[in-house]
Amino acid sequence: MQAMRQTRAITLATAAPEPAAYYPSNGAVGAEEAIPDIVIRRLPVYVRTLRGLRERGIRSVSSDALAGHIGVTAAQIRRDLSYFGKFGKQGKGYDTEFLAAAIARILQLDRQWRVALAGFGNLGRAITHYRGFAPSSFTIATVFDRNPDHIGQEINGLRILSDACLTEVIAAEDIRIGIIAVPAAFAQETADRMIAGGVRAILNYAPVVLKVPAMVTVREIDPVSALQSMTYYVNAAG
Amino acid sequence: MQAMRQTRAITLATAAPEPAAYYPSNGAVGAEEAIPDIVIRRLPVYVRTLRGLRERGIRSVSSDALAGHIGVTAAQIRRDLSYFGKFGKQGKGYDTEFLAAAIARILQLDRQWRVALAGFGNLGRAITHYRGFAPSSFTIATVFDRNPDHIGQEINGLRILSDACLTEVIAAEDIRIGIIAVPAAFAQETADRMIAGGVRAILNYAPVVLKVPAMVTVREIDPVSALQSMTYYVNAAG
DNA sequence: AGGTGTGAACGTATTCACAGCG
DNA sequence: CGCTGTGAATACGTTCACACCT
Repeated sequence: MQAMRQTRAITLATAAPEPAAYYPSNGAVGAEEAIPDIVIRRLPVYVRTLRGLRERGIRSVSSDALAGHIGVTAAQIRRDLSYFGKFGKQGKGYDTEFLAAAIARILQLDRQWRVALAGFGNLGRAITHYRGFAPSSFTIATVFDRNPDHIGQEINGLRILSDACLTEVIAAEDIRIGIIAVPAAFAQETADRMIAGGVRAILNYAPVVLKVPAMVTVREIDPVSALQSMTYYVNAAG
Repeated sequence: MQAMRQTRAITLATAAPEPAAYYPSNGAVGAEEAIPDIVIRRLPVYVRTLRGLRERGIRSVSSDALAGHIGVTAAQIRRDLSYFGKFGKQGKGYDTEFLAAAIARILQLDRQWRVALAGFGNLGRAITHYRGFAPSSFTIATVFDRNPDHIGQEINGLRILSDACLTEVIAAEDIRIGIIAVPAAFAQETADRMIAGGVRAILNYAPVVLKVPAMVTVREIDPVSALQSMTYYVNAAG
């Protein structure tokens, strides 16, 4: 039916609807990929929570206490961690700083990632000005737009570049992560060109299901769908 | 461990980590709630895709063709729809317009929902100016902020109100849906006050796991976590 | 005693495969 | 004959419960 499928774009499905033939090849091959993506998606929350505890001076935490903060079960945390090794001390719990660093390392957050942003409309502007990316391991390295009025403009010491040279700049700068904040109609094309430049992970804000090769990971940010699914549960006259 | 848990805030888990004791009471009770939340979360994408096909003049579509557009399996679409009834014609497929309308009705998208937005920083501003909510059944009805410089300002014919009267205004205006775009430190407090005013669905942009009663649905929008989980798969060097 | 790490049990979601309808 | 709708089979994810460590 389709030649390309979204990979790990698991906003909607529990498991990747990936045909066996398109087996992913993310980084290392072999025994890896036994770890469910849903586990990987929970790890950032663990890191964030552990860092928060650490900042509040809490040096040690049990899986039960951590579960309470995050809103999952203690068994789930222990099971998730067991995919990667043994991080706790029996009878004691986990060292918050140590565990945060260990998970961050697993996620490759122990370095800074340069990110390419496509689209400098309302959303792109908000993303550019957002202060939360830098401390989370991400630096907006380049911004692209189609609008000639925007091109050449300077923001945060970043010059907005023409969309036309997106592939080339991404390749030249060796960027592996892209954020798509362009109108829906241009999203697929932008994704294709990012991937051609070497991007292997895409954060997609456009309300479009991107078709990408198996080596590329996509996550959708879709506030409209989120709202539209919540209305199912809201009792209108309440 | 915790008195309140997030409900259906299933950004991370497959199934709601809901203790049986806190059984949800979303709208109608009884035989309902047999339908998995993950199915509900897929429906908006079906609607969006069907409407897109309709606009392109395509009046009929098979589950297989629709699956191709969305990137799921045909069996999943048929199974999902089967929770709600029979919408197709054997040997023919589905009428795009009819099915879009049917699902929209299931999701209660056949009306306009008034939404309260808390936070008028970078993100809140972008949300206010976003043109995608209105055609998707959502109208930003009120905007709240703490910053006295912002309060009183007018945007799109909306006056920015003081955060102090959030609960009262939401109650007075009978608003059931809130969007949280305040700093992480104020997110829980804002959620509590929205809920006190009558809000039953929250779209949370703050990087915080909200604790809410079971009758409230929460969805997280967390771009940082999304990025941080994708780096796991990215092969840094080439 | 307190709490991890993990086999085994369980529950949930997806996919298969086909009867049956138009 | 093509395609839906759905029982049955399978795959996957979560939770239980406890051996084991400190």
